[in-house]
Formats: sequence, structure tokens, C-alpha cells
Amino acid sequence: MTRKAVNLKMLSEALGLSQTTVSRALNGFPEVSEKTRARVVEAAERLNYRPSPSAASLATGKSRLIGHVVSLSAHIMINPHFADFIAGAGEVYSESGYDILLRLAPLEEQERIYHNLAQDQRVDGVVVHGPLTNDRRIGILNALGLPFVVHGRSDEEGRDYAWMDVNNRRAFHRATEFLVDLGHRRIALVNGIEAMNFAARRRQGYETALAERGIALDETLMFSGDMTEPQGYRATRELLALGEPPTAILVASVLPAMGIARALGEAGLRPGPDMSVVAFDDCLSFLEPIDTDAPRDIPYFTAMRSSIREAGKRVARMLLDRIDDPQRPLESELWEADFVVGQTTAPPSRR
Amino acid sequence: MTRKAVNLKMLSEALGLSQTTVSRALNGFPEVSEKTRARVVEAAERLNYRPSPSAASLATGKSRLIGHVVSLSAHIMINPHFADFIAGAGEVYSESGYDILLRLAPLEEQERIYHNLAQDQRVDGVVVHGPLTNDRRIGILNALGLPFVVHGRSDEEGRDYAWMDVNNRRAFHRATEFLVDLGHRRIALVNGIEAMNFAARRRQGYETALAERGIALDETLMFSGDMTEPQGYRATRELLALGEPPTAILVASVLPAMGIARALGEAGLRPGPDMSVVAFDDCLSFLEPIDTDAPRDIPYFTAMRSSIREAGKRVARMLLDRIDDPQRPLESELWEADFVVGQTTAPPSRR
DNA sequence: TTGTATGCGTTATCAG
DNA sequence: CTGATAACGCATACAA
Repeated sequence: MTRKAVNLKMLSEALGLSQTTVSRALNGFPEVSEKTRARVVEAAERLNYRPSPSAASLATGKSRLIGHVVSLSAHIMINPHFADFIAGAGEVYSESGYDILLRLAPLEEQERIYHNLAQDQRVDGVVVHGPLTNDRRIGILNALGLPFVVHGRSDEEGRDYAWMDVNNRRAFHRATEFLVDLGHRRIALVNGIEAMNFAARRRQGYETALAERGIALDETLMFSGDMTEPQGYRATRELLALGEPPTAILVASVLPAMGIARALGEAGLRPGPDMSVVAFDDCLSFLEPIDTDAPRDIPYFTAMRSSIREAGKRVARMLLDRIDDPQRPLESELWEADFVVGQTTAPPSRR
Repeated sequence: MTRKAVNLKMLSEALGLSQTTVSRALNGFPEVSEKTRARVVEAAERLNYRPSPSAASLATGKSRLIGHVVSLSAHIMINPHFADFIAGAGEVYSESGYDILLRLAPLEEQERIYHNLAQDQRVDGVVVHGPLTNDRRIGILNALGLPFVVHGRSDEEGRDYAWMDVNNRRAFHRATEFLVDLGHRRIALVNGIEAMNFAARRRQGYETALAERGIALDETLMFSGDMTEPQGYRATRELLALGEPPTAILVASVLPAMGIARALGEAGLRPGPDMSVVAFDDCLSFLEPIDTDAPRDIPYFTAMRSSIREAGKRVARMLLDRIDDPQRPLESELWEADFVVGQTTAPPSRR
């Protein structure tokens, strides 16, 4: 057991080679002979040599850290959704020898933070979470030249940045049509915060579908806010208190959907027969059985479904690709959500 | 706008001082005169000087990074609980200029990872999540001399490491007593994975309380597994199918508690009147209304309650203190959970 | 294919 | 109170 960690100098001396050659051998440079490379690799293994990250970082300017700056303050949308996204991303990072640098900061500080992160060369790239419509962070990051990928989109075109998004508009369009086809005409929307682009798109899909079917919008049926369980609960109580309550609810996450189910239960109503509920389902892992061998239950909520964890993986890959080659053309990817019919939708009940 | 980031050399030349003096002034060394310090600080501000983290890290051996190594594989208990814990911890780190280094890795790799993290000096300290009974990570970390704090405990004494824990045993003891006092005698337990110390303690509290009241244990009423919504749902379906179902359920998290509520609802039973439910409530933020000005609802679940986010803050503080002074005596802290009576408990119903 | 010399941007040691 | 100078551990341009 060696007392002190062995560094490049010690390793090269032990091998009777120069630090240069050893470094090159370890970093896979082509000009080193396979024979020496084998020797070097063996010795490095045996002596338990590990390059110092800070020294390497100082020399190369690369930190092998990916920045994830998230706000806790207002948009707790981040909470369980974020955990699943990061789980997917982290898996990809690990395979490539990167780590996550996680920084919690209010949205209004994030521009300054990106600036500092770039100047300090603390991270090799960042993921932008929860983009607003016309999000200022994107312009800043482009100006800084820091590689980044946006989870979601910030504007209509999505041209001057790399992004991966779910087709939120189409998902909500389809779901609305599905409900209309079932015979519903009063359909409520319990949405996320509409300053966030994904929520704005969802509303567009909903409104467009209603308009196409000749159904007038009713502001009293539309809610926007943080996607928590109480949000769904409260919205439902308000909806049930209306003179003419809706017969169906579209909801932006299974979290408020659970609040909806609770409020309905308290009112003696059953999701499905008495009130249709369609949720956007991010496949949050704490809602899934762990044992995937077990027979799948019939899904409870009728849902638009897209795994946020898979999204995390994809975004991470895209970012690592950009870091490897910052000049590569901007990529973008739009995923369609599945539409899964569960137990919470039915034709409107006659009450 | 300066094109290139200004470094210590440039700053010192601009000031007509040596790098040494500038460095000392900036790092608050006592021997530098207040007058020069003021000059230096002003110039640093004006020229937008920021010390390079990797250079500082190379020179000092400190990375200003705190390691959080979490497993995704088996124990997804971590998922939403983890997000809230990290939100609390991150807040504290930010105030002190630390960042989180997040690494996802299966439990069996974590020992090696800690070893590497320490040897590489990649982090200044780590938080141990989800300790098992007799968790090997603790011995490893002590041997490595890497500062760490355990969230939870690994053994009875909790002597040779710093920890912060909730009194899980007492919480479940009290909850069990509460149910017995209401008249319940068949009380089910839907627990977390009992290899994890917190879950083992919870079971102890439950078993002890039953024994004290002369109630025999019934294995068919006890479940252990990942704390997901389906866990609660499935356990409840099994319980309801028993010849003699329980009249009350103790559950380790509000997540499975929601599954319990769903299964009861489907069976036409109401939590409270038909089946008492007591949950451990970590005050997960996605279950709380964001707007804290709003009048608080009457809590839904009767619950043992302790904020995991506050725990995150406390653990972070303890760790930063240890990093500042690794020789300080080992601290530990045991929090009592609140017991809050909600709408899901009542005397056993006559069916 | 391998080696020499230098730079990366700090902090720390030791003089003055 | 201030300043040269030497680490810190690696990568790389330039030589050989």
C-alpha cells in the first residue's frame, strides 16, 4: 500500500520513460508504440496511478464537469421531474467520465452564473432547464461560447441553439380531440406556469383543438401554476363549485393529477365515470413499480406519456457531442408523446 | 470589455504590486495593510478578476466541491426525497461558495468511487445517503480521511462518524401507539427496504409498540420495498384480500400512501372512516402549495412529519464545519418528527 | 517513436 | 508589511 498518491513524474521514473511519453501513452496518442503503451498502461494500473483532475484541468482548460443550474425558488416543477431527468443524464455522463456540477440559484441570477462558470472554465458545458419563452439565457450562452443544450425550447423556430423537446402542443391537441370525440365539451386545463415555454405550447394545443371543434374557450376552466398535488386539488374544488362544472380535465403532470383524484374522491366522484382526467405523464420513477419483471398494471391515468429520464439521457448525449466538437451543426430533436388510454376517461356522465 | 479573462499576474501588474501581495489581500490575510487591501479589492472588482478554480485547486488541494454519490439502480427511494434533500443542502453550499458534484453509481461501486474521489482530491467532503445497517462506506471514508456526514445512521451507537437522523424508531412507536389507542389491533406496515437502517428502525418502533400492547405480530401485515406509489397500491390490494384485513396502515412515505388511497378508493373505501392511514411525511415540496401566504389546508394524511429539505440544510452545515476543521469532535443530531393528526385516521369501523 | 522545456494560474515558503 | 521563487501535476510545442 503506497502512502502517497503516485503522480505522473513518479510513474515515468518507475518506467524509465519521460513524462511526455507516459502521458501520451495514457491519453491514446497514435505516435506511441503499442509495446510501450502496454507497458505504461500496466504500470499505471499496478501503481494505481490516477491523473489529477485539477492539474489536468489547469493544463487543458477542461474540467470534465457539466453544469446544471436549477432554480429552487419559484418553479419547483423542477423537483421530481428534475430528479428523473438528472438520473438519466447522470448515467450518460458517468459512462464518459463526466460529473455533474449542480448549482442551485434563482432564475434572475443564472445569467451571471453562466458568465462566471464560463470565465472560470469550471464546466465544459451546461444544460438549460425549464426554458421560458424568449429566454435570455440562450443569448448569453451563445455569446459566451459555452456549449449547451436546452431541455425544451424557448421560441417558435428553435434555430440558434441545440435542443431536445417533446411535442407538447401536439400532445395536448390530441388529448383534447380525444376528449371531444368522447363527447366532452366542457374541458378544463390545469397547466404549468405559462411563462415556461412547454406550458405555453400545451395551452396552444388545447386551445387550437377546441377552436377546431367549434368549442368556445372558457377562462374559468383554465388554471396555471406550479405542478404540485395541491394545485390539482384546489383547481378541482373550484371547478366542482362552478355552476356548470367541466366533465373532463387535462392536467400537466401526474402530480396535480393525484390532487385531482383526491378532490374527486372527497366529493364522492370517481375519475373516469364521473370526471374524465387526462394527464401528461413523465414516467416519474417513483410512480413506477421497481420490479420490471412484474406484470404491468393497466395504467391508471389516461395519459400523454414521455419518459423524462430518457430525455435526460438524450440531452446529455447531445451535449457531450457538442463538447467533443463545438463546431458541429446545431442539432434538435422533437419527440412525440405516446397516448395511453387508462382508467380515467369515459364519455361524459349524465348527472 | 476585456477579451481575455484577467488573471492574477495581470491584476498585480495593473496594481504595481506582486502577485503574492494581491493574493494575500484577496484571501484576507492579516498581514496586508487595509489601505492596499482596499486598492486591490477595488481593482479586482473593476477588472472583473476571478481566481481560476483549477489553479487554486491544484495549489491548495481543495476543490470547493462536495460529493454526493447516489445510486439509481435499486433504491429509488432516493428520487423525490433526494431532490428535496439536495435542494436544502445546495442552498447552504451556495452561500459558502461550494458546489455539488453529483455522481450516479450503483451501491457496489461506491466504495471504489469514494477511494478515487479522495485520491483525486476531487471533492472536499461527501454526504453519505441511504446508509444500510453496518454500511461499509463509513469505514472506508474514515480510512480515507475524507470529511463526511451521514444522512441517517448505520448502527446502534453512531459513534465514529458524524450523522444527522430523524428518530424513526420513536416516530413509528408513537404512531403505532396512537392507532392502538384509537382501538386498532390489526395494523399493517408498508415499510421501505429494511436493509436500509432507517427502515429497520421504523420496524423496530412498530414491533415494540405492538409488543408493549400485547398485540401479536402478523407477518402477513408487513411489507417492505421501494417507496413508490405502486408499492402502496399493491400492498393495499393484498391486505384487502386477506380473510381478516387490517383496520389501519402505517406507511413509510406519502408516495406509497397515495397508492394506498387509490386502492382504497377503487374498493369503495375511504381513508379514515374505513381504513386508518398514517404516513411518514418528509414535507416533499411538490406536495406542498407553493404560495405559503395561502391558508394552509387541513393536512390530509395523519402523519409523522419532518422536513427532509431542512435535514439537507443541516447536514450540509455540519459537513462544511467538518471541512473547515477536520479535527473537531464528531457531531450528531437526532430530530424528533412531529405527529400531525389529519383526516385519514379514525377508530376502526365495524364492517 | 521518444525526450526537453515551458506554460497553465494559483498558493505557500522564505527572505527582506 | 511586501516581494521573489518554488511548488502543484499535467499537457504540449518543439526538438531530436
